[in-house]
Amino acid sequence: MSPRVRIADVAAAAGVSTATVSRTLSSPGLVGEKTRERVMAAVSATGYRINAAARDLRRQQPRAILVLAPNLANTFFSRIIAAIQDVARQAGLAVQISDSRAGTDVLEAIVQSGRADGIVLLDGALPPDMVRNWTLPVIQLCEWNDGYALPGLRIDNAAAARVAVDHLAALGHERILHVSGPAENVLSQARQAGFREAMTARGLPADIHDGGFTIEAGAAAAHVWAAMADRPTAVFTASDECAFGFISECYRLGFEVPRDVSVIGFDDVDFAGHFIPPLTTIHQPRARLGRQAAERLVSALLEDAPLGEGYDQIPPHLVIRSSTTAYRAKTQGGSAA
Amino acid sequence: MSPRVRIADVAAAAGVSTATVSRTLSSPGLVGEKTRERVMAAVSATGYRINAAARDLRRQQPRAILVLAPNLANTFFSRIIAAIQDVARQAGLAVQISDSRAGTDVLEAIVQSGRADGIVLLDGALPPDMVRNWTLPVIQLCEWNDGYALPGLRIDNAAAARVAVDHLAALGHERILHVSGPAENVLSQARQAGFREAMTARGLPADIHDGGFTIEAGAAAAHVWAAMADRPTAVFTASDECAFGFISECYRLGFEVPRDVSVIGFDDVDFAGHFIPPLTTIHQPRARLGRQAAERLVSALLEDAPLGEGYDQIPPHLVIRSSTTAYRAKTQGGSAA
DNA sequence: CTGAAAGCGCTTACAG
DNA sequence: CTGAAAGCGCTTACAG
Repeated sequence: MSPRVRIADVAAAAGVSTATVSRTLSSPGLVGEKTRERVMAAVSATGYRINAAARDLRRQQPRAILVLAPNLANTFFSRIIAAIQDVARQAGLAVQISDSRAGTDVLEAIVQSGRADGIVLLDGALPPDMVRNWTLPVIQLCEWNDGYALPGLRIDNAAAARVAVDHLAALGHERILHVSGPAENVLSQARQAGFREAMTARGLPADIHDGGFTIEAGAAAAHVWAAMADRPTAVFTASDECAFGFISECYRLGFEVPRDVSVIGFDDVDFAGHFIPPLTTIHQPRARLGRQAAERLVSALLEDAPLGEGYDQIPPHLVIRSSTTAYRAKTQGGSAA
Repeated sequence: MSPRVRIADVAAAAGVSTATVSRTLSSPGLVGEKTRERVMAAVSATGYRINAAARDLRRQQPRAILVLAPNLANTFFSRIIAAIQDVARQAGLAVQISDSRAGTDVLEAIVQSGRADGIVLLDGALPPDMVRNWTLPVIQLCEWNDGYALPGLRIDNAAAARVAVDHLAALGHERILHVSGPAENVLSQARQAGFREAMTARGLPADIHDGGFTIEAGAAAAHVWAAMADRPTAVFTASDECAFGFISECYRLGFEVPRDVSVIGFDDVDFAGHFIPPLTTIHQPRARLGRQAAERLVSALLEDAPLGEGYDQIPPHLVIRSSTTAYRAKTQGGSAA
C-alpha cells in the first residue's frame, strides 16, 4: 500500500505539531478538546499506527515481555502462555516467546536485545551464571533454580506429594510406589522428597522408581510394577501423562485400575477427567499460575518497582476421581503377569 | 547492571568509529582483519549487545514474525508454534505471538505496530476486510478463508475425509456417521464436504451430526449415536479429542470400540496412539506444517520477494491403529443403550 | 495548551 | 578499509 504513515503526516493533516499528535495519543488529558478531536480525526483519516521501534528507542523501553520455556511443544505450557499473553495484552505489552533450550548464545542475544522489559522463565535448568547476569526483571514460574536467586511462583510440590500420600493412606494403602520424573528436574526432586517424607512419617517404606514425565515412562513403569514381588497397591506418578501410560500398559498386561492398583497423577491436564478411569490427580492451576506471574511482573514493570524477593507457593489441590479406590485385601486380581 | 553499553562505548574501547563497529558486526567482510579483531575484543570486553529498537528503526525492518492463533491454550498449536519458532530463530528472526481473538482493535494495533515483518495466520475466522488491508506478508496455516485472498498451507481436508471413508468402506462398513466440527469452521466444512462426496460416490447415505472439536462434543455425540434407530457401525469424528470423548462415553453406555463401532479421529495428537484402544486417525504433520509455512514466509522476507500465490496442500495420511475393525453382521453387541 | 528542538542508538550512503 | 554525518520516527523537557 502507501508508504507508512508517520506522525508528521498526521500532524500535517491536523494542522498541529508532531508533539501535539504524540500527546494526544499518549496523554490525551494534556491536549485541548478541539485539538484532540482534530488530531483523532486525522489519525483515523490517515490510518496512522505508532511505529513501535521509534517509540521504544525514544522511551528506552520496549513494552514487551519475554516468555522462556523449555520445549514449546509441550502442551503443559500452552494454557500458561495464553494466560500470560492475556495479562500482557491488557497492559499494552507484547509477548515474545522463545525456546529456552535454544543454546546460550542465542538466548543471550534474545534476552539482551533490548526487545523485552522483563522475563517469565519456565525453565529451571539453565546455567545459573548466565541467568544471574541478566539485568531485566525475571520471574520464575513452575520450575525454579536456587542458583538463579530470583523471585517466583509455583505450586507447593512437596505438599502435593504429601496430599497424594494422605489420600492413598486414608484409603488403606500401605504399599505405595512413586514413579518419579527425571532425576535432574527440580519438580521431580521436590515431589520425591515430599513423598519420601510423607511415607517415612507414617512408618511406611518409600518405594521409588526413576521414571519420567512421558507416556512412555509410565508404560515402562507398569512393567516394573507388574514384576515387583509384592506389588504396591497404589502408585503416585510424576505427571498425568505418566499416569496415562501406566494405566494403559497395566490394562494391556491384564490389570485393571483401580481394581488392581490405585493411581494418582500430577497436573490435571484437560484430558484427565475424561480418561478411563477418570484420573485422580493433583491439580495445577495453569491459567492462574500464568496470570499471577504475569501480573506480578507487569505491575513491577509499570510501576518501575522491583519485583520483590518472595517465592509464592500455591497450596496443592487434589482432584479425586475414579482411578483411586479403597485398598482391599488381596483378591488375586489381575488376570496375568 | 551498568547502564547499557552502546555502540559508541565499544567504538571508544576499540579506538575506531561506530561505523566500523557496526560493520564488524553486520558485514565483517568489509573490515580489515586487525580492526575486526580489536572490535570483537572490545565487544566481548564491554558485553555489548545490539539495541534492537535502534537497529529496527534505522533499518526499517523489525526482523520478527508474528504468529496469530485463535485460543493459544489449544494444544493443537503448540507443536506448530515450536516449529515456527525454530525456523525463525535459525534465520535470526524473533517470534511474537498473539491471540487472534483479542478483538479487532487490539489486533490492528499489534499487526500495524511495525514490530513484525510478516505474519503466520492460524485463524480463518477474522473479518476479511481487516485481513485484506494488512500490508505485511501473511501466510495462512491450517485454517483459511477465501475472503483473505492470501497464500497458505494446509493438509487436504476433503481428501482426508475421503481416505477415512475409503478405509471404513474397505472394512465393510456401509452405515457411517460423521460427527462434524463447528458448522462455521472451514475445516469442518471441508471435511464434511469430503465425507459427503465420498459417501455419495459409493451410493451410501451420508449421516452427519453437527458436533464440535471437543471431548464434550464427542461425548454428546455418543448419546446421539446410541439413540439412533439403525446405529451406524462406524464413526468419523471431527478431531481426536472428539473421538476420545465419543469412545469414553460409549464405554460408559456399555458399548465397546471397535467391537460395537469403529472410530476414526482427526489430527493424530500425541496421545492418540496411547489411547485405549489406540486410535485410527488422520495424521496432521504439525511440525512440518509449522516449519514449511515459516520457511516460505522467512525466505520471502529475507529475499524481499513476494510470498507467491499458491496454496500448498499436503496429502492426507491415515494412521491405522486399533479403533477400527472389519464390519461384522449384527452381533447384538453392546450391553445397553 | 502548544511548538521547536534535541536526542534515543543504530546503519549506511558518501567521501576519501 | 575507515570515518563523519545524516536520519530512521518517535517523545519530552523546555519555553512561551
